[in-house]
Amino acid sequence: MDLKSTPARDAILCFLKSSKSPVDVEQIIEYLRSNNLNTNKVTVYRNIERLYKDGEVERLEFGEGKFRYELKKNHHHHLICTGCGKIEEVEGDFLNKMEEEIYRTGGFKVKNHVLEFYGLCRKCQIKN
Amino acid sequence: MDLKSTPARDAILCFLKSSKSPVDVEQIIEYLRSNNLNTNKVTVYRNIERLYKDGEVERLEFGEGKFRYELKKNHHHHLICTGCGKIEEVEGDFLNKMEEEIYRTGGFKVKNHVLEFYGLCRKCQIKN
DNA sequence: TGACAAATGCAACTAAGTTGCATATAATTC
DNA sequence: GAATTATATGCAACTTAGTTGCATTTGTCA
Repeated sequence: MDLKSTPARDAILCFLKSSKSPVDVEQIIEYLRSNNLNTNKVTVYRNIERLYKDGEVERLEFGEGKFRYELKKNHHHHLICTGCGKIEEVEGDFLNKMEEEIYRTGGFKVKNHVLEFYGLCRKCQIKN
Repeated sequence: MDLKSTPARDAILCFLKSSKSPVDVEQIIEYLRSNNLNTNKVTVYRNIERLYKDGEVERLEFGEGKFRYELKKNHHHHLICTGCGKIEEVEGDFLNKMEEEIYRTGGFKVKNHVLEFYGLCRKCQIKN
């Protein structure tokens, strides 16, 4: 027997699908509450952990001292606006060359990487 | 009156100088204890926070659910071995082009980025 | 419909980091 | 070298993020 379909798990996946930027556990709980699913935080932690380990969601850090999650999809990076906190996505992988060189020069075999950009979105540039 | 030179702060800086990879608060406290500086964790948190805000140290995350710190120096990235946990440094900034393109195509002005590589160091590749 | 693994809820816990407040200590000035 | 004062420290208590143990419930499958 494998992954079961339960109201909590379904709702979490549904929320992740509808979210435009990575969400934290608190946001998931809020979503469940607002949909009248009285869920315990432990359930959320266990579900998200399971989804993460099964490779269905991505676990991210943005210097907040907590994790954020998003559905796994095409490889991409994030643009985090330090003005308004908005998180956008950017595609593109410029790092193949760099990873090849790392292997060539030092023998370290890169399996994956974390690359996030911090700066100001267009709106926040205008504000200042 | 600005930053004071105190035994705790001096020792923390000394430890950071001698560390070859980013350290966490626990390691700093251990270091202080082993040097007979009976220090409170609050002191360590406040000192490291101050050093971080003053731009003297870098605050890093490696998916551990806590922060690590290192003295600020030349811009570089890290190679984190998921086998043994060893953290090496790599220099080089391949991202200028990418950041220019991000600005050109979407107007997002990148101020800084986080780029870390996860994989296997030479030794751990052999082990498996 | 019974069986059983998987999921949940609760309470209690850990780990990382923070806050308030009283005390101590560098550094500056006289 | 003592007085001053901003800065730093220590303690206790707290918060926030995440975990664990255990008893109960719920999907799923045969």
